[in-house]
Amino acid sequence: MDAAKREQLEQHTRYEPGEIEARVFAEWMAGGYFHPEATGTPAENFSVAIPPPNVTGVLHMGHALNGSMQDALVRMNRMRGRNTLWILGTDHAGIATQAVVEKELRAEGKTRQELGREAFVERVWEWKEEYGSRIVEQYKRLGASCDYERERFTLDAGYVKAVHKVFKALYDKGYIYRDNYMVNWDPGTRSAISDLEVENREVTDSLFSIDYPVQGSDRVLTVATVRPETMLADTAVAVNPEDERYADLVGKFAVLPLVGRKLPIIADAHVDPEFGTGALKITPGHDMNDFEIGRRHGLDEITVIGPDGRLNGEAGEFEGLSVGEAQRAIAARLRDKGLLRDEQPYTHAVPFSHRSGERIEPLISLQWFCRMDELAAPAIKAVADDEVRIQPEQWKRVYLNWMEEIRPWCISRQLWWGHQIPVWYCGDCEADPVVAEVAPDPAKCLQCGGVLVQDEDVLDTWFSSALWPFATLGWPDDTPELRAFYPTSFLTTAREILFLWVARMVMMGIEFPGAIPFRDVYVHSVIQARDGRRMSKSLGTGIDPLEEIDERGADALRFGLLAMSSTQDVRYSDAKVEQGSDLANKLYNASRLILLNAAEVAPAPRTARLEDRWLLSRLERTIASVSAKLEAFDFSHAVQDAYAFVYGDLCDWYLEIVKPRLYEGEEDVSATLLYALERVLALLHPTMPFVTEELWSFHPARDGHLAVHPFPDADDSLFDPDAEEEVAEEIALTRSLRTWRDLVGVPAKAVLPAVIDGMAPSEFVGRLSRFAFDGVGSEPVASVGPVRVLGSDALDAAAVEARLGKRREELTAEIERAERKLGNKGFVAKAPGAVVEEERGKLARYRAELAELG
RNA sequence: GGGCGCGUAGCUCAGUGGGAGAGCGCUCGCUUCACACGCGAGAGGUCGCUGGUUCGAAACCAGCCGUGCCCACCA
Repeated sequence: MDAAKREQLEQHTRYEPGEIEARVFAEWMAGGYFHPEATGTPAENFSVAIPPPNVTGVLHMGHALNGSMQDALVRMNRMRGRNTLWILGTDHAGIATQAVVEKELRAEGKTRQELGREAFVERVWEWKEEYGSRIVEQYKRLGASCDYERERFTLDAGYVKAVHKVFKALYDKGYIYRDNYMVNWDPGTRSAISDLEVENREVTDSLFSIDYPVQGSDRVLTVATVRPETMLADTAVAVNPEDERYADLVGKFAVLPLVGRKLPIIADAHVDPEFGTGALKITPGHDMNDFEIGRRHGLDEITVIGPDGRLNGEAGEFEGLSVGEAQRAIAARLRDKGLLRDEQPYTHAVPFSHRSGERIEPLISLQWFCRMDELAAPAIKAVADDEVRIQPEQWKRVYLNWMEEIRPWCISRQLWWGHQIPVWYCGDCEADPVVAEVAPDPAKCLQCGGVLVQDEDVLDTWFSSALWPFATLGWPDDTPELRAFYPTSFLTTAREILFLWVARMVMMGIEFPGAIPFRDVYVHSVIQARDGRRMSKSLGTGIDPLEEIDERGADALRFGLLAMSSTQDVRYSDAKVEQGSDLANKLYNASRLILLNAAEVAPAPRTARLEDRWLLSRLERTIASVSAKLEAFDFSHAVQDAYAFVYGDLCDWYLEIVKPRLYEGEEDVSATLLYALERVLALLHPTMPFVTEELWSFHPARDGHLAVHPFPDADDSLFDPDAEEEVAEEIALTRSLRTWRDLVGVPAKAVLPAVIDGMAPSEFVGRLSRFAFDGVGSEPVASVGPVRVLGSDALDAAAVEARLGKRREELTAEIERAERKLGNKGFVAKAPGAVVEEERGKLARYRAELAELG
């Protein structure tokens, strides 16, 4: 260490992350450590594809947690010498991004329609170029060791190529098709959305009972509905085929009130005879169930609600009303005519758009769909056979259940921003559409020579996201990256995108590159707000990771998030982040003590002394446990084990024990401490990269950045159970002595005279407990384990006596407990021998101590 | 309607059959020459309730109460 560095360490008594993080990150980038060559095989290499954040996004706690987990494993594997790639990029996020730019336009008093599609898309690209890299910069603040030179975007040129190839291939196989079908229509975005973008909410509506007269009879059929406004599009009334009440009416007709249309009375098993009157109005144009019943019975499909959520020309006098207005108007009209038999409050689940928050309007429209059964089959097998391992285990079943019931995926969206569907139609004739990977040139119809026009819709954003692990590596081209890094090693993710994204990547990975996209999927917990509510921008409950980094440092946030993570959801804990910053500071100060005082020796484990063997054994066990837990995605216990070692074994005990040796510049302890420090810094680097890298820069053995320094492998030749046991006993004795003197109220600095029976403990026991075992003093006045405390001025006789009485009570209670247990015949007969022996040993010790106390 | 979780110290959470743990908070004592973002010590839990299995249950089983999430086309 040169003089300047030494002075720096001497002068700063606290770790200041703010001054260090940017500089250290720049050094990593300059070193090019995050940008691997595309060499080697996927089996040798280690690679991860980051879940691509939305370009519109800013870093939130979910990203920070997920990033901390990924970076821990990525860094550990890079340090282990594997060729490691962590690829990052952003998602074009169709609806979200389009909405942001539209909002900007509105502020300027313009609309996208005024601009026209081409200019609008241009405008979105401009927005993306200007703001789209914010979140990438924010990942750097976190310390994420991504390959920032291989950044991708789900709408870049190479990605478009991949999407078109996949679309055409699935179309050619017959999986992708176009159909007039009922979809979840979102009047807010005026687009179809997929089942997964719908969320059901509990809503209290009115349940109306309406009389439908039966033609040529004085009977009426009373139907129950929460949506009387859709009756204008009714095309039948259905009853259950087993329902004897209505058996004679099947085949006859009901007359639709207000409209007068004749509705066939049909029988369908879907109808529940127990619900309401057992008669169901059928509206194939506006209800998912009715749509299917309609198709089964060949009913007409009438549409009275338009894409804007208002009634259309088919609604006659009600045209132009919103559905809510129409409902009130129609209910009033029925009431006037005496056909509204009943109206009751009714609570049920109603679909809403996850995107716009508006109520979904089921509509029949012409959309592109992808059949999923064939794609799902091998993706089910891959997970069922643990080729892709989902952890925690419970999510495997959730995945399998969903996949087994998978339904066609509506992949078209009525937006402008996204992958425009690569299908071209002739405007002049009925020729089959052209589906192609690149735009037809010339854009002429082969049949009639007319102009070909591309489908106006774009693909669901998740269609492109599904290709992420391989499209980012250059697929469909046979690139060095693809050969070196696909399949990737693992994926960590929030459970909310298990179906939306993870399942689809597995399907597409198997179908296209022909291999599962990752071996392990780790589903992490959700970090909730401090009060247990969901963290959300709209609720104002979000906590900004960047503010936390500013305040306490990236290492502190990373440690805190990993420590609070769990298999169950947890509330954000400031205390855990503080624990992280405390640990960073502790490491810093322990390093100062070691580096400023150690003799100039090469780091090496020296085992001549008991306490050194103890420390080394504890160190290697910690390395073993922390590594094993990181590999098992058990981040929380991994970092807390590391914390316990640094705070407890290393700082509270070992450093205090060896201070005299260290100040003397003794070589064994210097070599051992330098060795331990090197290994601790490396061990913690994957989770706390900044502080460890900074401290490593002061270490005499430094030969380059810690980011590419070997990760420690536990050296089991240094495991020493005897030393661990012996020192553990001495530590326990030290603690009993400290406790005793505290409870007896001895002045903190007083050194108490004592003698010790039957053992010669290490020097530190007396020093750290402030006892002098030289036998100089008066008669023994108390016993603490093997120690006889001698009378002295520092002792208060009454307090000593009180403590003695308290201890007798404790021992008596313990003896009673042990005797009761050993007196239980069942226990002695059936419990394992070792357990019984242990209990006998305790009893003997307690009795001996009590006898000693008198 | 199905499925999956959770209920342990004042708070946030660990702990899957052998005497209840951590961090924070609290109390007491320390300006001990790495760190007051520190050091030492302490107080504080009928482990939601009721039954069961077991020599032994916070843990396993059943029921109940409370709470959260996911899936679902009974109007």
